[in-house]
Amino acid sequence: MLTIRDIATLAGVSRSTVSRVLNNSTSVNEETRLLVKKVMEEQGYRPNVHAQSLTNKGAKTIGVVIPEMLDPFFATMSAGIEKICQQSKTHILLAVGGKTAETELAAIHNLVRQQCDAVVVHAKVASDEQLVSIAERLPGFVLVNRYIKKIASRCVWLNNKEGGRLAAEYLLKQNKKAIAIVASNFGIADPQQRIAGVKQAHIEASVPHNESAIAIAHPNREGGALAAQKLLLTGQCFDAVVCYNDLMAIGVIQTLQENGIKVPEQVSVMGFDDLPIAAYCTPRLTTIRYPIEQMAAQAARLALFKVQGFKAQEGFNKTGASDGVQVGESRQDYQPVLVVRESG
Amino acid sequence: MLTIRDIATLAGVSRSTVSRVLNNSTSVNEETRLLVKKVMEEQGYRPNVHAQSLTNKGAKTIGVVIPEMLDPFFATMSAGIEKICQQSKTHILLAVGGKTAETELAAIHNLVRQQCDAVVVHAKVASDEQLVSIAERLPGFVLVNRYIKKIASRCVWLNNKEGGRLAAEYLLKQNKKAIAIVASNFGIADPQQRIAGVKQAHIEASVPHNESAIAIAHPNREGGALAAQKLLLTGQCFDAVVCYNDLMAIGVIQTLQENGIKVPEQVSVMGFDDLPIAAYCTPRLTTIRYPIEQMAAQAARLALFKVQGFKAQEGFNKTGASDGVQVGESRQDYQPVLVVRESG
DNA sequence: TTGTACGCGTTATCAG
DNA sequence: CTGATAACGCGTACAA
Repeated sequence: MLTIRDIATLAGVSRSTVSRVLNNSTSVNEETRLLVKKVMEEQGYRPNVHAQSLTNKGAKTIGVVIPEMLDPFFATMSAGIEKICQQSKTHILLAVGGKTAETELAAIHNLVRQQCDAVVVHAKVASDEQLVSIAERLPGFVLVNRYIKKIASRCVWLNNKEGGRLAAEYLLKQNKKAIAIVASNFGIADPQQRIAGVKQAHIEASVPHNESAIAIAHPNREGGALAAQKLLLTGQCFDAVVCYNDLMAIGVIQTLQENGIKVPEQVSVMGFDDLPIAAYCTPRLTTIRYPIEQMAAQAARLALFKVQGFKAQEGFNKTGASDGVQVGESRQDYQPVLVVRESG
Repeated sequence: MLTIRDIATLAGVSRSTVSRVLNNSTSVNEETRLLVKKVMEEQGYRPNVHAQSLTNKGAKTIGVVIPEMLDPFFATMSAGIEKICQQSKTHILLAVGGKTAETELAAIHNLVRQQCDAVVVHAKVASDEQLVSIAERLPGFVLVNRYIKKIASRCVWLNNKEGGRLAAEYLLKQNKKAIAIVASNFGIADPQQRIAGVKQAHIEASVPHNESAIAIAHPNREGGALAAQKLLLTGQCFDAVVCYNDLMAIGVIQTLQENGIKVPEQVSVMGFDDLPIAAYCTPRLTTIRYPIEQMAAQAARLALFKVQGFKAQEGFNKTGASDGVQVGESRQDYQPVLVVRESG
């Protein structure tokens, strides 16, 4: 790998001169500038980011932690972040958190080691305390899927309870009386909050709720199929199912249909997230929209902004320009929206 | 951000000692070792990867370039790479190539700057020449979606022509006589190769092929819907459609159904890729399996392996252990497989 | 306009 | 077993 010295030698100048043409810093003789540029071009020279970041106090890189790669929900989340990064010319370091708190925290710490001063995390298993202690040490640390009071200004979250409430309210209005729940085994509060919302809707409508009609599984299609089987096998009576996400809803529908149950005529099925797929599976999913792309974008903006502020405060902002990072209206709590289609 | 010096000072030792307990290199007095560990723990110290990689000649990081984030095909690809990385404790630096050759190449070059000695690329728009010239400078550069003769040992590719042939052959056997094609506007050879395969199947079956029944669009659901509309509007006659990928197939089916055309009774629709979604849309997709996850994994292994070999050759392999990177049977060309479901 | 010298955080070598 | 000291590749005051 070529270094700045190699270029300097080849061009017959000093390293500093090469550095100058690289950064357009102080004026360089046009002649030598062109010569150096030519050599760099010929040799395909690319400055070593690590060395640069060592003197610059960090390269422009944002770390992203998602629980897994294959879930389209997280792809959408990443896409939201990526959009912001393009604007602010920031690179993405993507890490997969995996299943245990240990791996999840390791992923975050690795990002820190990589000098990602901005980090956006969808934390599935880590505890609030663990995340708080990380946040205290990392100014640009932002959570995208939970609300932790102590670090509320570093959280972007969805009103999950309202989501559950919306779903159940809608179903009750459709005259559905026995709402089953298919929840996920994610180690986070989301499922519980949504269930609380479902209960609240029942209370508001003065309809009793059968608490035993609940099945828990992995938050994907297979999990949904499995959960539906459990529900059927345990002889639960239900005319509607509220699912943790769209993928589970699809699995539930599939299992129901395989058992000769018509959706939505006999049983309504509601998804959650409103992934693109919700609009083109059959029947098209009635679901609760989770604006994850916007939320992720906002989280990225927030993280970048916090870092910027921190560096300015520390006196690092020598480059002058504030790099166009804007947090906008800085709304950090998002509201879910009911999307009515065909499945319920 | 704390440095090794801070820890050294706090522990009352020299940085070398701290470095030693960090890397378990030479033996350190158990007492001081524990002390240093304690200080590191308390302070939440994380060694700066950039500084490490500066002395170590590169951190263990693999760069990945995909054209876009939202396509599940690329999520699957990333998942394949991620699996290998977990095994070899390598980090992933993900970059989105975007729409132009310029941005695509920029993405690769940034990865190089980040000292990713291993890079796996799905190149959508860059030219063969550009990629070859990069490959010549980057030992761990591997392409995952094309075959370029000059750098064949750095390519992992699918037999696209055979894929097209399989699709058409199957349809012809179903007694379909007029096969339309929905291709993508990807700037790569894939679509053309598959079309060539379709033609070959016609020749083999001695059936004439209507070359004008072809529509081109973006390789996603919207593109598929649009392409189908074009096909219908231009009054093409067809009883089968071969699509560039599953998403387009889903769009095509949707448009056909909206126009009162039954799938597969009146028109068969074939996808390509066999993404998970192909198995649970309605009708379930008959498609051609593109083993992208395995291919991506193989590409990652290959890239890591090439780097390893290069470094050994350069005399860098001081750590001794060969880190468990294995290329396995090193098959780099993959064969597509017909998957029959309901849409055709 | 250009070159010299030092520092960024870490590891490795060599004395002690 | 431990501590100086020299790299690693680059940016940048400072001097020339």
